[in-house]
Amino acid sequence: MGRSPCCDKVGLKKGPWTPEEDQKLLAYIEEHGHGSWRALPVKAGLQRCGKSCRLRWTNYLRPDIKRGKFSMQEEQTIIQLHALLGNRWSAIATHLPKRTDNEIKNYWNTHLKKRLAKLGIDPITHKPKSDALLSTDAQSKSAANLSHMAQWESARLEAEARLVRESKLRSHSHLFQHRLTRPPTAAFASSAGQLVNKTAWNTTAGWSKSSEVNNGVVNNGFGDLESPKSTLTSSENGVGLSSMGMPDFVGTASASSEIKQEGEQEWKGFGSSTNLAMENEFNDIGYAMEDGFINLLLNDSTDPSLSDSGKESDGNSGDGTASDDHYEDNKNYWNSVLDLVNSSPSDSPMF
DNA sequence: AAATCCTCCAACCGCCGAACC
DNA sequence: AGGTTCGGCGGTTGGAGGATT
Repeated sequence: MGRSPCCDKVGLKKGPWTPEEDQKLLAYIEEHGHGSWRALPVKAGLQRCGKSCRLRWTNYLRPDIKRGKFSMQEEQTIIQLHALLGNRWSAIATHLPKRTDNEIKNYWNTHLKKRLAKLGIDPITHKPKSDALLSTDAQSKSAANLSHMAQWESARLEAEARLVRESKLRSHSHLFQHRLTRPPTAAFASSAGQLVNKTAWNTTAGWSKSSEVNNGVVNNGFGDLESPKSTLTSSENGVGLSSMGMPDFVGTASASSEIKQEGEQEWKGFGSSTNLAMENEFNDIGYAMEDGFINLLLNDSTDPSLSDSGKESDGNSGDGTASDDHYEDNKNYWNSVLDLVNSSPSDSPMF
């Protein structure tokens, strides 16, 4: 189409964001919502292109972002979903509350991909690099089924991802409105109106989980907000989140629980008929593949990289006991990955 | 202590599809 | 119908910082 890059304009800044820029962006979005990203930088007084602002917001400043190490549960989810969806990071991200697609993508590229490769698993196909294990008819059929399911699931997740995005908009508009005593902006009000009925269930998957991991306390969303390049903690730069009134930026406890209740009901009823079919297919696939797959994963027990697949290495290898523990740990780890893949939709929060 | 290598991740780039005119 | 704008996505890069030599 020949559209010039949005950051080519003279005078627009590129590169790492400064705390001052972050503060401006946050303050503006808190006040007005993002509205048109294209127009935002001028209105917010930033020498950035809209795209850069959007990226900074969605990947870093957004209040509902969790930072830090990925849990094993999250790793398993990523591996499982990547097997189904491939590099559809945004779709995968919809199932990892508070994680951004960029973060998941980075984590995959820097950690998980290498780990799978070391184990002899092709990180693209999620199959053993040797074709030997897929030589039987049953396994070939399983692979075909998996591919078929991946396509189906991919389409569904894309739609789901769209709803989640809209739902987040709606949540923010709701919460902004809740916090501010004036009406929301036109853009936010519009999204909210459209989304009230159709997306509540999906928001909840994330919100309710976040409430759970925080032991019932609604996270203000800024507790983990740290950046090596642009830090917004009050101690370092004096921006003072609390002084900006940020703790209730995400919402009050009542607002969250309200959404949770309404969402949980709809979540339970979601996709019940298709999920039954999927459950059967997944079980078939799983039983056919599991033996060879697990064995392959575990045969590499001498590989030191295995030690970080389930836990950090303690350097205590070499004796028989440690080796057995090591084997068991990894067996449990990879079994749990397969359990996730094979688990029925009804008992997985993901399906 | 200095140089080099490696890892990680924030940010950029280019492309695509939807919406709009 | 065709062109343009915009938001979003996935791939890639570059620099900071840690590890190693």
